[in-house]
Amino acid sequence: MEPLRRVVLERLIRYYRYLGELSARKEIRTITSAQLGAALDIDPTQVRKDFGAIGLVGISRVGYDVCEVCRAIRLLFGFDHPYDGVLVGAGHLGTALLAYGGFAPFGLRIVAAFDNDPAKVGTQVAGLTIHSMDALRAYVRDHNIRLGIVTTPASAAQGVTDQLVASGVKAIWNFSPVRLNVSPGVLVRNEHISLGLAQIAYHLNRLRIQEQGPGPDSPKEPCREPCAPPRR
Amino acid sequence: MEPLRRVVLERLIRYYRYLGELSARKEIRTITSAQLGAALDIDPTQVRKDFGAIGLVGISRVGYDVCEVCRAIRLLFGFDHPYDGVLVGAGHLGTALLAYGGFAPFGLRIVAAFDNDPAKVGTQVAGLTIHSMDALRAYVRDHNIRLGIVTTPASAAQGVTDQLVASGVKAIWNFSPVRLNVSPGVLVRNEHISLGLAQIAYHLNRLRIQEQGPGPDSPKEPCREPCAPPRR
DNA sequence: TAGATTGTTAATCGATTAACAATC
DNA sequence: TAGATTGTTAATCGATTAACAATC
Repeated sequence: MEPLRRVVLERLIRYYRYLGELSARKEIRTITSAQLGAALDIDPTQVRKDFGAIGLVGISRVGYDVCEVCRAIRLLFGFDHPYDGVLVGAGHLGTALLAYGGFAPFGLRIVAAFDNDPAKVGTQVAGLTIHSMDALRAYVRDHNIRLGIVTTPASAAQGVTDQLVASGVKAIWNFSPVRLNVSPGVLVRNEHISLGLAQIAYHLNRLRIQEQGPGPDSPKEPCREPCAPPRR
Repeated sequence: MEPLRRVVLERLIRYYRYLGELSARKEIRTITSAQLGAALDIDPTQVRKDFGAIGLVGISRVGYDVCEVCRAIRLLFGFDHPYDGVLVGAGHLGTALLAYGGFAPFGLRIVAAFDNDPAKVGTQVAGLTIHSMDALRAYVRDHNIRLGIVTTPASAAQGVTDQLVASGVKAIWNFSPVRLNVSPGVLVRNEHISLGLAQIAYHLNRLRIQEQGPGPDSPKEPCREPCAPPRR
């Protein structure tokens, strides 16, 4: 079967989150596409299409069974089938992820962490011992690790990824500012902070120009400065 | 002028990053849409359209002046006009962001951090003193702060956002797992980790089903369990 | 001149929204 | 029955890709 598009998956997760929150607040058995659409600013037709795409059927004049919607989404994403991941790079961001408690409902267990800093190896972070990089490959191979989380500096990211992929992970969650190359069939999900940062800069810059005019930039001068190598 | 679409902005940033890296490695004066497209897996026509949209003109048989491309993108995003932001919530993630050195090339200066934990107030993180929440509103008002970075727990996020917006920020960078309401004209950029997590879960679940079959889920049973309130 | 590349128009593709018959 | 809601087909919209004349 054709995999669902990313936009569809993202809407499904929004439905799931919303219904989870709603269920926590009050008991509800059914919801209509119109109600759900209004709450999430999504066209009701789109809601019905999305639900139809994952095999959900509603009831005329009643709507959809909330419990069945949630079950179908959990089943689709496999949230009830936990899988194991390892994290490489126990810096600030890595530590923040290790300390974050919200992964379990999505099926992810982070079972080990690795770092190349000898001072960190052997210490505990959020209940996990930091292992040496030397141990990474064997660990991934021997523990059926499906996911590698890359929170290293840019310079180390591709090398770490190569080790993870060679040892058998099926997906990479990339928090480093690098475009990673992996063998076909391995999923890379990027969390590049620069895209959000750029969107914000664009918005604020437009406001600034509205307020002050474009400023002293003189676009007619010959271009002297090389491209500054941007960090991300 | 109509603001550029998000997909266009994201491609522009990819061009910018790539040209920055390329310039750092070797001296290049021009690049063709075909070269850039091949490197980033983007259709050359799309590259030309994007460049045309920000006023860049190329030269037949030569391509585009790399320096001018970078200058136009810097100008568009205002990377040469630094702006100030404050961070609220100095937990692991907040600390990771404060310690990250890569914001300056995008124009962002984080100038203050706030937390409601009295044990943290007064301590230093990455060279910044953590302030009390009581000081937030006056600080934002008095220092022309344009951006609020929200790295609080979910429960505090909307309240913090309300304070930030009321005090005059023009954009919110939201790392909390909450959909924030803001007054019109204020940009909210969400970095919801659950979308990435869900995409990975979906991919791994499909692989699992290919390998093992769908497992013991019996979708024909009546739905008993309520929607588990998902965390994000 | 010949040929590579731009800039732009047309065609395609996919996603969203509107319309509406079927259903409970 | 009347009316609200689903499920689906048609229409619209926007984004991507193809085609090609203009240009250097």
